[in-house]
Amino acid sequence: MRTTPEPAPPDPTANPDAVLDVAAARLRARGERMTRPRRTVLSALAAQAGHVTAEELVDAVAAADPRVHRASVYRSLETLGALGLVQHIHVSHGPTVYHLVGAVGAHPHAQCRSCGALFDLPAGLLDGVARHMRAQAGFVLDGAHVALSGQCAQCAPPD
Amino acid sequence: MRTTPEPAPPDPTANPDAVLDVAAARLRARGERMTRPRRTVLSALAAQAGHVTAEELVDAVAAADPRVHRASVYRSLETLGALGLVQHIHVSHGPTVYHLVGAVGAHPHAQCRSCGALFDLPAGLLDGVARHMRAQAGFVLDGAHVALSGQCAQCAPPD
DNA sequence: GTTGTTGCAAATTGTTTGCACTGGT
DNA sequence: ACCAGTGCAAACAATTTGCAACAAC
Repeated sequence: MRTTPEPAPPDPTANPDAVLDVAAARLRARGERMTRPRRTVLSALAAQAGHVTAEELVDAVAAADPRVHRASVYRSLETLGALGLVQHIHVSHGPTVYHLVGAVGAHPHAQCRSCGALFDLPAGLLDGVARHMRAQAGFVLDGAHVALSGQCAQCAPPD
Repeated sequence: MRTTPEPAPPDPTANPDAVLDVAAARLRARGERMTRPRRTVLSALAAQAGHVTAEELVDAVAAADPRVHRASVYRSLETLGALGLVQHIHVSHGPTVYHLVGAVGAHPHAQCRSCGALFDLPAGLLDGVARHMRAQAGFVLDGAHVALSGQCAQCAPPD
């Protein structure tokens, strides 16, 4: 994913401060506000660089600022998701995981049902399937929203 | 999957009674028992022919036999899943849905994030992806365990 | 008569909501 | 000052668990 058409979204993950600036701008553009919970959640996400559950985030945020309530973390994640800054993935069992949408952009994931490990998959992996579904049924696939399930190399029984 | 070593799995969905027989046999083969809850759950699943949530099943089962407790429905579903008679699919939001593994066999699903409708997908749809993942990362994909997410033809914005 | 299973109630886990108050802009 | 957004507590939804009583085999 190198060809982004927008006015150089300054890779939010590169610099923690950049994320905040971008977020503030997008929020204000919608008449919404940059608040302490939202700031803290973004910082926590930037710090953890990876896939984090809401509850892990609640803890991280509480450590950074005890005044921020758990409900606000959930609400912030929703708002930031609507802004396109944060993405969430549903994994088979376990809770939803969140991550910043950075330079990498959206991509599919796979989770091992045995050890629970979450893997990043190449961005285009489901393109063929998506094309097929659209052509056959008019269904527009969002390959980044659920984690595929299976068993990783370590856990899979030797063939 | 045509080469099952077992004695001709008699298409469990064809005849409601057949499911019970198959289940009883498999259970006893493992030293487990055919009990009222398990029988009732299987009948309810056979009756509903389609995708059912655990809670819908709890209701259906309660209607058929009020003595069967909600917890037993969950436990039965787990047991029957281990026997390979019942399968469950995780959908993005909403609860897990269950269905009998019948003549159709396992196949992937897709859920519309707008209207919530669940679609059956052709069984081989993810074969290419599965092959790729196995070759590249040794990951063994189970394409039937999670519902892909996106928007159906009715809900997708006109291109 | 074993012992795998159940029914029950209560605990857990993950997330959402109503509402009075606070704090960005 | 206005109103989006928060903190709080409480509700909620889906599922799980400990344990004594029960019922398949």
